[in-house]
Amino acid sequence: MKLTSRGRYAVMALVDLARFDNVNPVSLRDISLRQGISLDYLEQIFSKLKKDQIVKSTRGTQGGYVLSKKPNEIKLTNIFQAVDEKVKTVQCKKDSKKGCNGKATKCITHNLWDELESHINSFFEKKSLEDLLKSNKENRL
Amino acid sequence: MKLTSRGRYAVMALVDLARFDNVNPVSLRDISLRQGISLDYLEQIFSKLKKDQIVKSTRGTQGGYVLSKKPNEIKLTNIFQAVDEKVKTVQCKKDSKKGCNGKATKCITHNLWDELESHINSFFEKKSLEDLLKSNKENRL
DNA sequence: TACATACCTGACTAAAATGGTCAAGTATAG
DNA sequence: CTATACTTGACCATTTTAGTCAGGTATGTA
Repeated sequence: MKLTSRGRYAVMALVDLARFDNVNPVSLRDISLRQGISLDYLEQIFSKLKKDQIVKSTRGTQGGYVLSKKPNEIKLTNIFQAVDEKVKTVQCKKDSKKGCNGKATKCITHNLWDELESHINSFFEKKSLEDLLKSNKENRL
Repeated sequence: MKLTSRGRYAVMALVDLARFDNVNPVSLRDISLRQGISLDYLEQIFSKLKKDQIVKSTRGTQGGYVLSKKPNEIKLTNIFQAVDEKVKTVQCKKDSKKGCNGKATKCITHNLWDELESHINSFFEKKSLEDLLKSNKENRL
C-alpha cells in the first residue's frame, strides 16, 4: 500500500497556492519552480482539481489559479478524491466466483478492509488545508 | 493509494489456516481450493511468511503449514511486513534537490505523511489474527 | 524402496499503473 | 497583436503487480 506522488504533489501545490494567493492568482509556473514539480504534470493535476471545484482559474497574462474555498473548508479527502487518489482496499466485486460479491456472502476479510478504509478516511476528513498551513508556520521552507 | 492483493491473500490464507490447523498441518492446496487463490502464488506468499517466522512448515505427505504463534500474537503489521506490503507514503530521501531530504529542511507536507503513516500503522498494530477469527464466527463463509 | 504428496526456488511474463513528456491549441491582459 | 498562462489529449518509458511455469527437494506411507 502506498501513496502515489500525484496525491502528494496535489497537496504540496495547494499548500503553496494557499500561501501565495492573497492578492493575485498564482501561476502554475511559479508553483512548479518553487516546489520542483514538472509544469506539464501540474497542469494535469490542476485540471482535475478544477473539475472538482477546489480551485478556480483565470486565463491570460497575470492569470493563474486561486482556491475556490477557504483553506479550512478544503479537506484532504476532497483533494485526494479529485486527483483519483482514492483509498481502495478490496475489490471483491469481480471475484464473485469465490463467494465475495460484496453482498450476501462476504469473503473472510471483507469487514476488515471496510474498517481500514474508514479509519484512513477519517484521518483525511479531519485534516484541512488550514491545518497544514498552520503546522508550516514554524517549519517554514 | 491502494492495498495490493498479495497482502489481502496473505491475510485470507492465514485466517483460513488458523481455522483449520487444530490437528494437522494445512496444505496450501486446501487453502488454494477454499479461498480460490492460485497455488503457485500462495507458495510465494508462504515462503515469505515462513521467512518471518509467522508459519512453520512440514514436508512430505500429510505435510503443510501451521502458525508458529498464537493467533492473538500475530498482528496485521507482522503479516504485511512479511509480504512486503508496507505503508509507504513519502519517499523524500531521493528528492534532496528540492529541499526535502528528511532532515533539516522538510518539504511542506512531510509531517503530514508521517502522521498518516503512524495513523495507519496503529490500526495494523492493534488488529490480530484472533480479532479476525472472532469477527468471522458470526459471519462464517 | 518406490511413489505420491507437498514444500521450495527462481525465472519468466502479460497487463496495469505510474509519472511523466510533447504537441497543439484557446483565452485574455496589456 | 503578442506574450502569458490555462486547456486538452495523445503518447510513452519504467515499474509494479499478479501471477505462471518449470524445475527441483524432502518425507510419510504402502
